[in-house]
Amino acid sequence: MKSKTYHHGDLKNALIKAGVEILAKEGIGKLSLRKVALKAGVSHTAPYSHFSDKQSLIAAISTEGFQRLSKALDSAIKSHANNPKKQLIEGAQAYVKFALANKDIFKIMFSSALEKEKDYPAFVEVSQKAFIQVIDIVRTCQEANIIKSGEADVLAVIIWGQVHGIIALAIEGQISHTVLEKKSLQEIVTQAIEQAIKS
Amino acid sequence: MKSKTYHHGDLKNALIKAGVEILAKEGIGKLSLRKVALKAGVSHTAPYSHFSDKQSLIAAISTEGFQRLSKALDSAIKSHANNPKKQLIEGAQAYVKFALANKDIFKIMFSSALEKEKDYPAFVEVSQKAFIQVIDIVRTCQEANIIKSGEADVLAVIIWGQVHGIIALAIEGQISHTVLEKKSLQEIVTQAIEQAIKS
DNA sequence: ATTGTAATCTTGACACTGTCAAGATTTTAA
DNA sequence: TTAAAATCTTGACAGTGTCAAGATTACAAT
Repeated sequence: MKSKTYHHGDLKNALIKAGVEILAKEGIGKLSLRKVALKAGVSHTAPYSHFSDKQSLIAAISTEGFQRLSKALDSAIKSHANNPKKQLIEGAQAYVKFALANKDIFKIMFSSALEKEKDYPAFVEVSQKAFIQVIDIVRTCQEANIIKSGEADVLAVIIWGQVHGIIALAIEGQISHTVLEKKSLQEIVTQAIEQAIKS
Repeated sequence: MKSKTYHHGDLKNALIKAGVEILAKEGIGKLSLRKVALKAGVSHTAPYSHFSDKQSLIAAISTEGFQRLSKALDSAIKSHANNPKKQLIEGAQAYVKFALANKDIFKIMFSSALEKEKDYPAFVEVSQKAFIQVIDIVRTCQEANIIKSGEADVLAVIIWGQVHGIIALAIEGQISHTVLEKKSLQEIVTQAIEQAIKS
């Protein structure tokens, strides 16, 4: 695979990939620049040629997370064109699925491991894109008279917040066992949306 | 206040307090055991007489956060006895207020800075207590016919998740400026609940 | 093609961190 | 009174993020 040249060739992506792997296998607490570098087969300061600091790498990983999430949302939207309600429900399901399948990436995306002092344009762009997708679904539902009309973005925050909150609580282990024995996360989220819709 | 005895007298609480202060002033990233010890005026390993490791101190800080939150909820509940709807709305407002006034404690309470391998009984107890308070409010609303009946705990997760999710997104800076210019967090949360109620 | 400049990567260093081990001091209980 | 337990200190170690200086390579301008 890798010819042992002095220059790696695609180190930046290799570092992100290594970071994602460490995140999945060992969790946020074990993610270090040095370990990422080691995994990519370079010296411990090589990452500094591509990332200004650890925050910057985290931003890149989060960005990739949002790209994947965005792609999942897009797929849900396109799979159910002309069926706004299904778009909404399946979009939410995609959100749940993504979070459960990528717990630590999901955490890092939202849990402000990223301190927002500096801004990371790519991150901001793709995370806003995800929000815009949600707004669009809501707007479509409004046009189809499935959701009450009004400010679509505020409504989107409310609905998105609901989905996000339930998942976040679940991932952090804050939802009691007894509840999760009755209903799966998927079911709870779906029920939440159904309630929100028929109002 | 402190006589300079060899034994501190109330070091455990002093460490928690110091931790909370650092959290408020410098954020999660700057919270270290050594700094907490320094602030309390003891050596860098003194905390190990009271906390098995850093996680354990974080657990204690989170626990205190839940105690405060729980107290705020309790106050909202008691201030509006015989008015379930107000209990629900004011409870949510208390939740918002607490989160905004203690952003970093709120983050640490939920953002799994606490890795859940070991369990922390005091933490589990008080965090569950908060959830029980929420369930009770929901149950009361059901009895007053303000919320549709059904499994109260599942409904509580849905409502709590909604409130929590909106706040979490806001605190992590994920809610776009344009939305927050139209409506404050308090208003958004209230609107969310009003919608949830009249279904 | 040559060469200078920029990009990439390495070695070495520093301060800071969590944590352990050994020992000092104080409190508590027998 | 004294033995044991609790509390606190000093000293050490490995792991971390990050900087500085220099080595190696790619690349663009001549």
